[in-house]
Amino acid sequence: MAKKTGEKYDAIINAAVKVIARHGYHQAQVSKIAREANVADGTIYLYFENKEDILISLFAEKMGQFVTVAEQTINEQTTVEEKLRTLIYMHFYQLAKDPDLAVVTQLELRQSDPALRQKINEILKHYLQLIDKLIQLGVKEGAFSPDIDPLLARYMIFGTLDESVTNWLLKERKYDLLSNVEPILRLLLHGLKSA
Amino acid sequence: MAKKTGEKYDAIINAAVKVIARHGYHQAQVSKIAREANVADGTIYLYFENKEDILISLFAEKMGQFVTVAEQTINEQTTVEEKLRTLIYMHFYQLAKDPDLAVVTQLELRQSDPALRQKINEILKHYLQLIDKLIQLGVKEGAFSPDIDPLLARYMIFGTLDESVTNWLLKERKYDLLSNVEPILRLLLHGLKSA
Amino acid sequence: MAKKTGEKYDAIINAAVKVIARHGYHQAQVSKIAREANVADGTIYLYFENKEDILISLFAEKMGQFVTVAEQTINEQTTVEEKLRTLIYMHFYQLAKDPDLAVVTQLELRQSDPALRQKINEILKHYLQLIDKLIQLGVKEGAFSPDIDPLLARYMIFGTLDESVTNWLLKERKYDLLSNVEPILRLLLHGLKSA
Amino acid sequence: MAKKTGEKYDAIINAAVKVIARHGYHQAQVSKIAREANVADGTIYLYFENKEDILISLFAEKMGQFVTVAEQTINEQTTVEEKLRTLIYMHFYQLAKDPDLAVVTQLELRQSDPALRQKINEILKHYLQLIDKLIQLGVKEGAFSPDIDPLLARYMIFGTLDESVTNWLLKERKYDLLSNVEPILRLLLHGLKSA
DNA sequence: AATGAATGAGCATTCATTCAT
DNA sequence: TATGAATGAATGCTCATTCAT
Repeated sequence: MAKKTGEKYDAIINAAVKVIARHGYHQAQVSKIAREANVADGTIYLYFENKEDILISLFAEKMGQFVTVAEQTINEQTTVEEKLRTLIYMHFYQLAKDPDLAVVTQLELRQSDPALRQKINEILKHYLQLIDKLIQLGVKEGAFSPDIDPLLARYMIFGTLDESVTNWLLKERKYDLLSNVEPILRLLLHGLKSA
Repeated sequence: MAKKTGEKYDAIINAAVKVIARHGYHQAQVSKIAREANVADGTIYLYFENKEDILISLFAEKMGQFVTVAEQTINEQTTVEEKLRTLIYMHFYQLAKDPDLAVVTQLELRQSDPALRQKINEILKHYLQLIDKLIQLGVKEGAFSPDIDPLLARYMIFGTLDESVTNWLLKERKYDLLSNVEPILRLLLHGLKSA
Repeated sequence: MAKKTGEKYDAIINAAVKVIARHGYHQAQVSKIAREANVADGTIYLYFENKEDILISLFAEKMGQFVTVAEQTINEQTTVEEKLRTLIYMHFYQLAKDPDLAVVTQLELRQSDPALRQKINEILKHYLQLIDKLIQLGVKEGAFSPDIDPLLARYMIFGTLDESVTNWLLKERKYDLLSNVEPILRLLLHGLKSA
Repeated sequence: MAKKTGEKYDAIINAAVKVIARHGYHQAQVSKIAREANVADGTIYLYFENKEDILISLFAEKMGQFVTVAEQTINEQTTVEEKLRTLIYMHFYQLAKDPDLAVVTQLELRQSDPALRQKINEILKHYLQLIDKLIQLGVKEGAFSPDIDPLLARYMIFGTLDESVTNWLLKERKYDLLSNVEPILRLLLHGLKSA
């Protein structure tokens, strides 16, 4: 029923990002999003099933683009190390270049209902699979230790990146997130231990 | 005004944990918590300023115990490696032994308002400082590389543990979280790289 | 402004009957009627002033046919008793042969606004006048008692028929409505009293 | 959950009757009823599950009283004819003495959803059974013809009374409804036929 | 100290109608 | 004639907090 394309579809999603980033998840009323998108309240429902659908679509669209671009760029790299560097870089770059989106996906959307969280996790899976493939390749090619548990390795990579971005946001983006790419790459590759 | 001690104070906090774990953050009404604690709705407000205060107090009480016990046990260890192992163990152990609390702090409380999140972060700081001290010691004693950025190292440690616990919960605690202590210790110490 | 004739005019009215019978008065949106009639929403407003006008026109058209046919058939009868039998028969027959229309006029349209009810009553008046003329004739010819109050007699006739049809519909048309013609004729003529 | 007794329970029901009678079914918002009852909107929901529950309770309470009083008074009569006279009288009297209630039950509540109609019909059943028992008795005692179909007889009695009250209301109560008791009794007993 | 009845602000969604094409 | 995308007003219900008892 809801026509999920078109100029206004995009306008509404971008308005939602803006409103949520500016006013917070719990103050992002449909009417506020509509006003920001320069459409009537009712127009929202020509493009989205309901409010939750706006948020899911928002996440799906943005995360979809994210994963697509990240995957392409990673595939262009030859060595596993280079691929991991690219993953970290893309992860940080995509969020650093759109701070509103960063706030929305990293902080605000995490306040949502379990039902919405569930759907967001479904979308996030594609990104996690990207990491899983990278780990698999690293082990296969001998770049990563065969002893590592691939799932735990993924927890470490994603957990580290996620925690880094969250803290960067909580510290109000006072430093350049991208400057962390190399040190975090080293940490993930070599761990804490001194040589 | 609010008398933050007494039998009923504890009863209300424990009731809150139970209710939130069972019904979720957004279905944890004050009246439900009061009923679970066997007190009248109004009585809640003799012990807590408002609903947010219940949640903050809950987190403060439980996290306070957590940090105290963790710190003590870590201090009993001699080597840095042993201390890190203990940190991971305590982190996992404390949440594994009280699944209701784990669900509340790890999943449900993260749906709360930014204002509450802020205060929770304040409380969390004590735990993060525990990690920071450990890293500092590791570098000082030569166990950890002098090149690591201490803050990023903390992001890695906390992010990895946090992501591990969250996934364990989302997978409905189908495996033994404690079996992950050693592999995660190895990951954090040596990273992904093959020897 | 509204052009109240033409192929589409009829199509929209018949679509309205179908949609209301199938989905109920409160679920009979203009867009649903338009879809059923294979026209665009906006086209409706080329033939009808507004939604209420569809319903009034529906009732007027169908009731108009009803009264015309009933009047003709009654006029063909010679005795007053035969005329009353025919009235009952036509009333039941017309509704029994078109169950959708029966549901719409007998049940669904009664949920409408007082404003609409008022206009429906105006249309219904032609039918009630038919009954009134019958009573008048009966009294004049000596078939009916000169003591009866003509208005109350009409209430009895119409009320009995109406209640009969409504109950037949509420009992999901599980019996033959026409089998009630004779017993109801006897009731109306002789009342409850034993001979 | 809803506490269906008490001073405010009655106040809300009476306020609902007043508001619906004055403004019509579709303009009887919960907030309007609350204001009329001198309680807060939220208080409504301490006594009723939801808006529909107000209307059902209204009908149940008033109809319950109606049936109880009618039944008692009818039982005090000895002959069947006297009982029928009493039924008609009580039916008219109860509605004539409370015109607001008459408008609500006779006109406004009939605009309600099928779901609500259904529940109203359940309540109405008790009244219809009262009529059924009267007919049964009449036939058994020989006062009514053994040839009448008891169900159709009920349709006639109720249909006639209902149609009479409705028309009296639509004619804005310009005449005394009770003056119709005797003529309608005669109609129901002897029918239209001249002696 | 404890109670619990009462309060009232706040918001997603539907759908009849319009009008530019 | 015909279309259908866009409009925007209107409302039932929840629940944290208070305060008279």
